[in-house]
Amino acid sequence: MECDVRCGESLMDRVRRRPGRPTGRQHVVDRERVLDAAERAIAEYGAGVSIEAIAREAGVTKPIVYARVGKRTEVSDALAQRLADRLTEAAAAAMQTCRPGRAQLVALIRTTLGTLSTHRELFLFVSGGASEEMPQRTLFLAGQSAKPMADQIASWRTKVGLDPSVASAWAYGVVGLLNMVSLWWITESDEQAGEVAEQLADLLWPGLAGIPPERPAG
Amino acid sequence: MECDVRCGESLMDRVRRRPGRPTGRQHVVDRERVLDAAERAIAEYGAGVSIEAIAREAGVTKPIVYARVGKRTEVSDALAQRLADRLTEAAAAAMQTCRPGRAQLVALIRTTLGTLSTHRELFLFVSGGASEEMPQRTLFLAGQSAKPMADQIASWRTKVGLDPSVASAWAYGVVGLLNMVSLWWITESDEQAGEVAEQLADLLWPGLAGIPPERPAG
DNA sequence: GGAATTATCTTACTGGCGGTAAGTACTATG
DNA sequence: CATAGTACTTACCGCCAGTAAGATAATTCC
Repeated sequence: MECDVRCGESLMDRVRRRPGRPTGRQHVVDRERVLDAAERAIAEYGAGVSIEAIAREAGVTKPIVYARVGKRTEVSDALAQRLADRLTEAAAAAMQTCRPGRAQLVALIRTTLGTLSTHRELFLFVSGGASEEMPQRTLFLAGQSAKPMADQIASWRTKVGLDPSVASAWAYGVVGLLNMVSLWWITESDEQAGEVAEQLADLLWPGLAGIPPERPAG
Repeated sequence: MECDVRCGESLMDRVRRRPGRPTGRQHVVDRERVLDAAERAIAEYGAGVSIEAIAREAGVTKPIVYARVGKRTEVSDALAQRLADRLTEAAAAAMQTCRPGRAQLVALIRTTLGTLSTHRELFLFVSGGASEEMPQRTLFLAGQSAKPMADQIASWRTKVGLDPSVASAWAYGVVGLLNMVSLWWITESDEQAGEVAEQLADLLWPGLAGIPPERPAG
């Protein structure tokens, strides 16, 4: 547990150092381990898990969770960041195996479905939590995925001579679509992930690919 | 403390009241009035409002809320139903003013944006609430909007000779897209609702309209 | 070695809220 | 008038987020 003990004794520390127990590096459980434990506890007890259960899972007591991570919303934010990172990483890896185009979109959707269904309760823990600042938190999480996507959409549309100002709305829309479809698919649907991904690609790809819309005025 | 003077009865507080039915006239507070009060309280205090605050707003006490409506999740479900009804009603009315086709989609999106921004806190109250049955509840709300939409999509695609099995995934996807875009637009965007609606129609309409997808195998 | 000092962790508490039980007044029926 | 049933209240329980205060460990100074 006690990670590398005897913090890096530098010589100048010996020279002039305030008395007392040295700070840092002796935590029995560091921030990352608390968050790991939080994920395990959420997987076991569901999204309504108590902070105390998280602390028990980590092998420590409640105040440690508050010291390492913060209050419940901060735990949720930290886990949201982790989940967003995992999503983008998995999506990028999956898309790299495809030729550009519709196949990449299918890979993105299927990977998202898979990742979120793997981390079902974590997803729900992060999405839940009713409080005043809920909108900010949800948008923060969504933005983690949406902002890179928006950049990609904008640059591509610029390249092919289409209006890039749709990028933000499209990106947030796609993220929301993926969220809701994941929830539905995890909970109710018995179709294969691949089939759902194909269906959604049928919905999104024509628009994303830039089929010229029959818009009355520019 | 008697913030509520609706029944002017004074003089009854000779001493500390003991529990029991109050003297004087009853004022009837039925289920609908409790829900009305819940909406007002949510608008005032935000999504994290307490049941007691809802009861105060209704001019009654907590057990009445439980007797008329039920526990917190049931209040949330009832309000979700109301919100979903309002959404479908407003959308249907708006779409009726347009010719079928893309214009109807734009009307649907713009109306949804407007309705959800009007009932912002209610939307958040309904969406929030971390508990075990969160997925069921969110899906219930989403399904209220998604199921009719799915029927419409399925019947239309059948009519034009396309595969109707995409309907559920598409409907939940569109609902999720609208949710997330509404949140983003309400919170961060300074564009006009009409412009965002046009942008999203550019994304969705080609697919919805049935542009034949370049799919490898059936 | 022992006192002083600082870091770290635990026990124990507070406050608030969801939910319920017990108690009291009003009303219908004999 | 008596009795039963209903409609409301106050008062409480249990749980949990978040915190304060006390105990223990690691190190320096004497």
